[in-house]
Amino acid sequence: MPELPEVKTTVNGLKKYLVGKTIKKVWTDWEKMVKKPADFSYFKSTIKDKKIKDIIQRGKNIVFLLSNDYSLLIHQKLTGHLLYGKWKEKEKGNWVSQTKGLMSSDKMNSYIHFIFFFKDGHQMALSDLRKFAKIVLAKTKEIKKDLDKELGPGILEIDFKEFKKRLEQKRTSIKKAIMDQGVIAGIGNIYSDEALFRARIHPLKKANNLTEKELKRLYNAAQKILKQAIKYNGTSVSDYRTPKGKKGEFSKLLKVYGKDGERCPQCSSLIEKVKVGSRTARFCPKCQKK
DNA sequence: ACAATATCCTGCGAGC
DNA sequence: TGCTCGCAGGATATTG
Repeated sequence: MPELPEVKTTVNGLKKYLVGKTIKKVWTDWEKMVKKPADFSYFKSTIKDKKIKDIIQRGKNIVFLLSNDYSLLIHQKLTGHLLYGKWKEKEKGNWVSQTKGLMSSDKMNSYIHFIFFFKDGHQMALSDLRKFAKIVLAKTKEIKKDLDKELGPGILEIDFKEFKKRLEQKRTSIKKAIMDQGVIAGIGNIYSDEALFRARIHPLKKANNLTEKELKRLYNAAQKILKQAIKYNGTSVSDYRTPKGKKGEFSKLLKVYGKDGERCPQCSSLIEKVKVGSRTARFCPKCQKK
């Protein structure tokens, strides 16, 4: 999954196709993705005949606003992605795409674990190799309340002042702090590495030890990179696809993420990796000093 | 407030 | 060739 640029690409795509459509039924071979309501048959009956009024992005979450004050929340986690098209069940649980452009040969089709069927015959599929994706159906008010409680403001919605205020009080590493969705929403492992590289900040530097100048560089780098990545339809390391099944093109512009052992484009030093909490950070030891 | 660890899953590439 | 190990765009719960 998708971090903010991938989620945004997904939401923008889906909006074009799905707003106004009415859900007829759902299919799944992995009910566990639905965290709420606990009873899956209640989920099915509640979602039936609901119309999609709008689709919004909040951090890395996708929220489908439905009729009757209900909302459907989908978080794609690591390998989930939403596709729009039509599929046919060839054998049990084996869905083959009938849509031009959405190649039936794409192996992501074999990881479809959820399909929403609409009254007009179109479908939205959730492909998710690792089955970590989360689906929640609840009253819109409740969903919004929960999101507001869990998430900080979106990285593209805050000014430098707010950015600084939120980070300068964090005593953890800067990488962890900007990836913490409760501090700022939207940044994950790829874009934190890329933003820190462009701002020339070591991932393990304590957030509250950054100078005003460093914070400013980081803010600017994050804004720039994320906007650029949205234009490129996100990054496809392996799994991510746009709703039409295309790969994100920002992969070409990555400078450090996944590049350990390669040369820094700035100074030719070898890119290194280091553990930051449970994640791996890639950085240039010469350009990004602690 | 923060760190460390396990957990939810499957596939892939490295190294032996 | 085939095995085992570690790792992968995320987040949460638990324990210290």
